[in-house]
Amino acid sequence: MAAQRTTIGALAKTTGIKIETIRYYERIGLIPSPPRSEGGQRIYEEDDRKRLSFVKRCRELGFSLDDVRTLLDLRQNDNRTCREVKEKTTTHLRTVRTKIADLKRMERALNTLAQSCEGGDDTHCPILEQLFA
Amino acid sequence: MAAQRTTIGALAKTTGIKIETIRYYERIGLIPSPPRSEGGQRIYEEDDRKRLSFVKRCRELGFSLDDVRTLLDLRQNDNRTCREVKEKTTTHLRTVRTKIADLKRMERALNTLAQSCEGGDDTHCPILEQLFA
DNA sequence: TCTTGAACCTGTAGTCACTACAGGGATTAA
DNA sequence: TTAATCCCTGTAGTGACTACAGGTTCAAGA
Repeated sequence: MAAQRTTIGALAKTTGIKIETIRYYERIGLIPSPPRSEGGQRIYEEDDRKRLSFVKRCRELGFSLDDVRTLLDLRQNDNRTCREVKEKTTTHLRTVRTKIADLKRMERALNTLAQSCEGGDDTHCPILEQLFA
Repeated sequence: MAAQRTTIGALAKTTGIKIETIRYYERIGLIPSPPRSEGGQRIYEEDDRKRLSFVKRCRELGFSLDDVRTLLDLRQNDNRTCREVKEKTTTHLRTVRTKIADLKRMERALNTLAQSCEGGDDTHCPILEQLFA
C-alpha cells in the first residue's frame, strides 16, 4: 500500500529516456546521484523527472550535453542573466543553420547525381563516373 | 633529379585529406596499403590519389565510410549494375532529407525561443522557463 | 661528409553521446 | 517458494576521425 517508488525503469518510461542513458547522465554528472533503496536500486523524485525532461528537451533542440550542463547551471544560478541564456541559444541556432545549409548543398548535389542515372542494368554508371572524375 | 616520390604529405596536400586520416583509411582497409621506400615511408601513385579523391567527394556528400566502401567495390566490380549505385544514392538522399527536416524543426523551435527573450540583465528568463515547463 | 630540421613512422588513447553486453543481485506477483 | 522481471556495476563498442609520444628517415645546406 506504500506509494510506488519511482525506479529508474519508471523514470525511463515517463521521460522517454532509456535506462542506460539515465545512468550515463548520472555518471557524467549531468544529473545528481539519487538515493538508493536498501537493495541499492535508485529511487527518484519529481524534481529528478523535471531535470531529466529539461535535458531531453534541450537534446531535442540539438544542444550538446556540454551546453545542457551550462543551461542547467544557469537555471540554478540566481546571479545569471537572461543575456547568457539567449546567447547560448542564438549561438546554437547559428550552428543549426550552418548544418542545414551544408545538408542542403549535399541534397542538391545528390539529387543531380541521382537524376543523371537511369538505375538500370547497365554496368556503366554516370553517378560513379562523376564521383570518380 | 629523380621524379619526386609522392609521399603521404604530398598526397594530403593535393587531396585535402589530412595525413592522419589517410593512414586511418588505410588501417580500416578503405584504401590499399601502398608500397614503401627503403626507410619504410609510404609511396603513392596517381591511382591512389584518384581513389582518395573519390572518397573525399563521397564524404562531402555525406556518405558514411561504409557506403563509400560499397561504392568503391561497385566501381571495381564489372558485374555491378547501375541500379545498385542509384539505390545507394537515393537511399542516402532520403537520409539527408530527413536530417534537414529534423534540423528545420529545431531551427523553428530555437528561433521561437530566442525571440521570446530580450536577452537583458533580467534574472528571469523565458527561454529557461519554457524549457523547464 | 656531416648536420639539422622537416617530414615520416607506429601505437595508443581521446572525442561525443550513447548502446550493448556479461554476470550478477533485488523485487514482486503467483 | 519460485519464477519472472527488474535492477546493479563495469567494460567495451560505435563512427570518423584527431592528438599525442617517442622514435626513424630524408633532403638540403655548410
